[in-house]
Amino acid sequence: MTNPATIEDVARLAEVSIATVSRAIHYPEKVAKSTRQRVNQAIAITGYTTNAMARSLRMGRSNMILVLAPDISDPNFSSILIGLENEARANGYGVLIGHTQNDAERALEYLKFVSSGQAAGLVLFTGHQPFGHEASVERLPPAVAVFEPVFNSSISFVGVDDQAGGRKAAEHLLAAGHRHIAFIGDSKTRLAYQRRRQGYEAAMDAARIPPQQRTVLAGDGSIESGRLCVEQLFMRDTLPTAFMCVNDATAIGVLNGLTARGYDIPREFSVIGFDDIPQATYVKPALTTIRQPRSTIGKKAISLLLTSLEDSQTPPQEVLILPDLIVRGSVS
Amino acid sequence: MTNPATIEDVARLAEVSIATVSRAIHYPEKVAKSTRQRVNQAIAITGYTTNAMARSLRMGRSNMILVLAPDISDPNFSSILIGLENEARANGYGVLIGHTQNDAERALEYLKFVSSGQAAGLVLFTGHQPFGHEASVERLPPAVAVFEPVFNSSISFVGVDDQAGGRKAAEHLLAAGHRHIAFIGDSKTRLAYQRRRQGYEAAMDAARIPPQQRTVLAGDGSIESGRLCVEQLFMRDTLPTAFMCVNDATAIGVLNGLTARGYDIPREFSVIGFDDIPQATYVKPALTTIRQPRSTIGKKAISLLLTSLEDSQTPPQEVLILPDLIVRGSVS
DNA sequence: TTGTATGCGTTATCAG
DNA sequence: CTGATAACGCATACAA
Repeated sequence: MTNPATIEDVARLAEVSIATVSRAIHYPEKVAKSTRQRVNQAIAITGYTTNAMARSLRMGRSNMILVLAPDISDPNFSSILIGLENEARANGYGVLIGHTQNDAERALEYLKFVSSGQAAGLVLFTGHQPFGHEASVERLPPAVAVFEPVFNSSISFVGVDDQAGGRKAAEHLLAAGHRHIAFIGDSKTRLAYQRRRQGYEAAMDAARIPPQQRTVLAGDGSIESGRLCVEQLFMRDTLPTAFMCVNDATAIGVLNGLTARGYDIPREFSVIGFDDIPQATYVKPALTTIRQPRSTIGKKAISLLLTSLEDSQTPPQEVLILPDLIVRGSVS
Repeated sequence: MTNPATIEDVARLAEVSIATVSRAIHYPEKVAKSTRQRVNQAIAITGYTTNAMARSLRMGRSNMILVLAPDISDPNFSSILIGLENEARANGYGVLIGHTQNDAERALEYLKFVSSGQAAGLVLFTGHQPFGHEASVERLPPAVAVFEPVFNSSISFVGVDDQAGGRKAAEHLLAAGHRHIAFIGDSKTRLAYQRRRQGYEAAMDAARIPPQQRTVLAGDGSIESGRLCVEQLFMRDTLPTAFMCVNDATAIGVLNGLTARGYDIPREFSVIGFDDIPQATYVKPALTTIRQPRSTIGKKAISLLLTSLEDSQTPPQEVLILPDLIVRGSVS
């Protein structure tokens, strides 16, 4: 319960100045072997640990990276996070998570956290700027977005090539013989989803499926919205034979809706998702989907962030990773 | 991209001393109205924001709370977190998350983070001490554990009354007429699970079910372990008619195992879980379970932490909340 | 090789 | 009501 030892305690015990202690820690070769030993001993005795805050204040830079997430329960989040953490750790950085709950005010507080130097850089998991108003954008700390690009900004992005992935999904359905493929979960606001749809359209174009044979339903990426889309479709005359869903959650909703109506998947309908979240394995039938290379994304994001930390002149980049198709049981 | 404004910039612009600026911010009534206005104006112009790091260094206390989680993707985590965040925010604190991945070294780094003053207190989501070795335990910052008590320590705990919950679950099965109830997911290391089992035993005792009619299988709380337990049970002569699972994940595994063998739930077997995670609703049949009052837990945990922050003499407490039974479709 | 002194941005104490 | 100034714990330029 006593206060943590400071560098001064160590100095006193080792009978040297605090400068020497600091040097013994950061430049061991610049201090005589005998004094170095005394210092190390004193450190061991006192249990001294350098006060990260004071250090950051003095150096004007911390060794923490802040990850901003609107929703930590997003199944995509945790595995990307692990990729981030491992790479950060390998480079001497720690990772902190700020949960914004999609709330601008919270985001702003976290932003202050980093601009007051408590974190060196930012990883954004959200698809939008983390600021209430677009004020003070010029004071934005080094940042990189993952999973979903930041709309209309010059922030670097590391993620999956959504368009290529969308195309791959659609082509898989096409190759299975489907001609009438519905796109479920279209979004006006989420860039990643729009790109997936572009991939769908491109594949349909290439297969010479006329636009009037394409069905596109809007959604918000939730399980519930997938189920709802199925209901909507059953109000119509013509039904698709396959569902290409904007993400796995939507696909699970579609699966639920379909089986609730007594249909047998994949015999009567085919369904494909996107992301490959853990749940995709447990659902019945197991979901055929496009896999997010999550740990790769995390890794690349950190190394990108670190280089722009070293050299603030680095121009923003977009790193797109080609996703793989994971064939399971929901397509025939 | 210019450096953030400091208190000195504001002072210069308002033509006052930095002391006055600080006062105008923290004790507005102690400064003349006219100067106060000048200062506020200068603040607005410069976009000044007090540097949290310098402030914390000077004050020896920050307004951040660090939440340590071994596994972000734990479905129990996110909703407790929201409770924590809301209550913290209402009291002027921010919340940061440290993801330990159950790794002692990572935990240690986060611990340094708080002992260097970058966070005022700690919320533990894990069931064990967050230290490599139990060294320096006396220097432990104010902390409170949620969801799972910290084994063998004097850290305050806020969570569900696991024993009462376990008993409630068993009694529900008993009331449905079951006599042979298996307990799935026994654990030697996790205190919360042990308590749930004690509740089970208590209920069985009260119903005068002899110990030899009780079946207890070990598990680790995962979906997979639930499925495995079912396999094990089918190697035996006598089968239970009901499964009381240590948590929902295990229960879902049991459900999967049972339906994979072609059984109809709840007609042929009954299953009850514990936690009420979101997935419990989506599984078929929907899971009858014991609900964790998650946002209440979060709220109480923070207020407990804050009081022990004000007055470090507060003795450790154990706050146990009575959980409710949620009846859905997996018990008959 | 080591020590002294300064400053990072704040808050708080003490005079004026 | 306001201003100088010390201190928080550390790293480093400069002097010795």
